[in-house]
Amino acid sequence: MTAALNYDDLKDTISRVYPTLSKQLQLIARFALDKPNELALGTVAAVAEAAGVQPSALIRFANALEFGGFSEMQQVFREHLVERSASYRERIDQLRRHGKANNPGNGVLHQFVGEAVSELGQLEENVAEADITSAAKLICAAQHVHVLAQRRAFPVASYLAYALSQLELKTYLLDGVGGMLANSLNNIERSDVLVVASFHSYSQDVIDAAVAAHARGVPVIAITDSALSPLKPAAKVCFELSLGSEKAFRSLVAPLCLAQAVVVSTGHRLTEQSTRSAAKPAATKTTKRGAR
Amino acid sequence: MTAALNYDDLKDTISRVYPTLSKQLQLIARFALDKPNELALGTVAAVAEAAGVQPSALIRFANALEFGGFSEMQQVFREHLVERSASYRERIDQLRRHGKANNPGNGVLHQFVGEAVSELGQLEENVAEADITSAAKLICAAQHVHVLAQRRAFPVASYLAYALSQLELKTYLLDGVGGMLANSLNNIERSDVLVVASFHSYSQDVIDAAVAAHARGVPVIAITDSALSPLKPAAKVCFELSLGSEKAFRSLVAPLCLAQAVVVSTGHRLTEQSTRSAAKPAATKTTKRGAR
DNA sequence: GACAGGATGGAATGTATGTTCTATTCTCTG
DNA sequence: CAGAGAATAGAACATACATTCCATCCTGTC
Repeated sequence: MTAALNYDDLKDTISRVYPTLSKQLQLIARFALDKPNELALGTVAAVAEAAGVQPSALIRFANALEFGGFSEMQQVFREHLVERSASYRERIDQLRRHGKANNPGNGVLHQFVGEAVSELGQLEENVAEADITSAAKLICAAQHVHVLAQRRAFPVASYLAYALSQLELKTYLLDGVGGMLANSLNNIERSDVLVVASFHSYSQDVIDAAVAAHARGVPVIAITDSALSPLKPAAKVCFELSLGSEKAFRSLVAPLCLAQAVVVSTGHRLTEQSTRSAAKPAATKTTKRGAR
Repeated sequence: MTAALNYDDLKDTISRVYPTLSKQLQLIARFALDKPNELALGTVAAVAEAAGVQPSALIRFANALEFGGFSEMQQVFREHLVERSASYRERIDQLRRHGKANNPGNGVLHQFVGEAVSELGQLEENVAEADITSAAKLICAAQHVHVLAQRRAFPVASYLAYALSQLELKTYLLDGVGGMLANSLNNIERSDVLVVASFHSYSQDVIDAAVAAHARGVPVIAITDSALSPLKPAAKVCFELSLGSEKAFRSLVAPLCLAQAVVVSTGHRLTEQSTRSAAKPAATKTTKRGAR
């Protein structure tokens, strides 16, 4: 039998052989299960000191688990560290099994559903809830909401414009019909907010609009795809989705899910405000929530 | 000024100094933001190969960010990695314990990501790959593609119009600007195809358009949310997504994923056609439509 | 078109790291 | 208490590594 190749197997193996190990090796086993991160990142010397053993003992431990050496065992710990989206992986597998049952083989739909799920997992990893709260706060505080996006990102803008207007916010979709984009932009005031979305390659019009608005003191919320986006410097709140850049047709699933979260978060905030102001018109004891 | 000591600062620093970096160093910057895990775990040689640069360039990159060397910079990525995996695990545990209990404000994103994933699962169950193929076939055969949707479904239409036009198909988004919707509809011919999307409560304009087109012999592809949809009788291909109707804010994740599948399936079919027709008829080596 | 400045590729170098080996210590058994 | 066997500590070794350095190649300028 050869060594375990994933973390769960490794854990099983350790607990199985644990009783047969020597005292020192048991010490290491406990340490490994207790602080897998140190095992994943540390050098032999560092781990040895942290565990209170000799470096050679660690190699003996790895050999006892039928690894070729310490490094080989460490690889398993490292992979475990990287594999954060385990819960979504489960769901993908679930989808895969169901899909195989119903549909013949693997089709395009199945493929894109899988990709969409993993994009959503990345979305959740890369976006802080606090930013959503901040965005909602800005939108609530604004007199008017202006939404701008073009080409591939345009559906995001149209969704935001529709959904925010459903919240009875005064929302304007800057669609540039009739060449009125510049005029629309001039109408934005400092008491408003501008929501922009753009992905690589970025629309120059959208960049210009964001920069101009920022320069005039208008708060800008940006939905984009990288920390290197030209929108970032102009944005008060910037969502960086860092979509897998190698994909030919990147989908809008993640941005739209994010947009939905922002909208609903805004909705929550609005109702809170209205109930609060209805209950206590004066003497505001506003419990402002600290962003993170 | 000294180097950044946590990942967020590092990201900010990278995006700040990015414009001042050399071409090669910018390449590394993009790679670093795109795949931080590789930076965290890989050796200089491994990362260099993955990014397509020389090892020395990585050290130069680290120095440009005011680190003493590569290892020093790597430390930041590693700390980020353990931090993230820790917080991620916490969130999963939280989710497991609380079940569906979600506190408003904190966890909206998580909530919607979860819902989006389950919507995608339903999508895959409810939609047959064969329908996607049929839709793609219709679109390919059409002289012009017309896309119509309103209100909540409009983002689906705008996505389809954009993506199909990227395939160099003659696509028209019937947005009704200037009250020209009726005229646009009259322009549709039997050699064209009409793609409509509408969800409950259905837009009367869209229903009328679909019915009228169908009556005139125009093939109609419908994306809707129920087998009872008024669009169904008029549609040659009808995608019934049957979204969880109890949700207040149903998302567009599933329809957009479906739309993407249709688009890419169409793209595949187009390239097949063009290669086939290019191989058979005569010497014409015209590689039209680079559908990626 | 020639030159200067910087950026880049690739080999050389010194260090740090994983692994092995052996003397020593510990533990169990007769 | 003595002896055998295994486990351990610590040094020695060979390898892999990050880093540095220099020649070459671009790029922008006079």
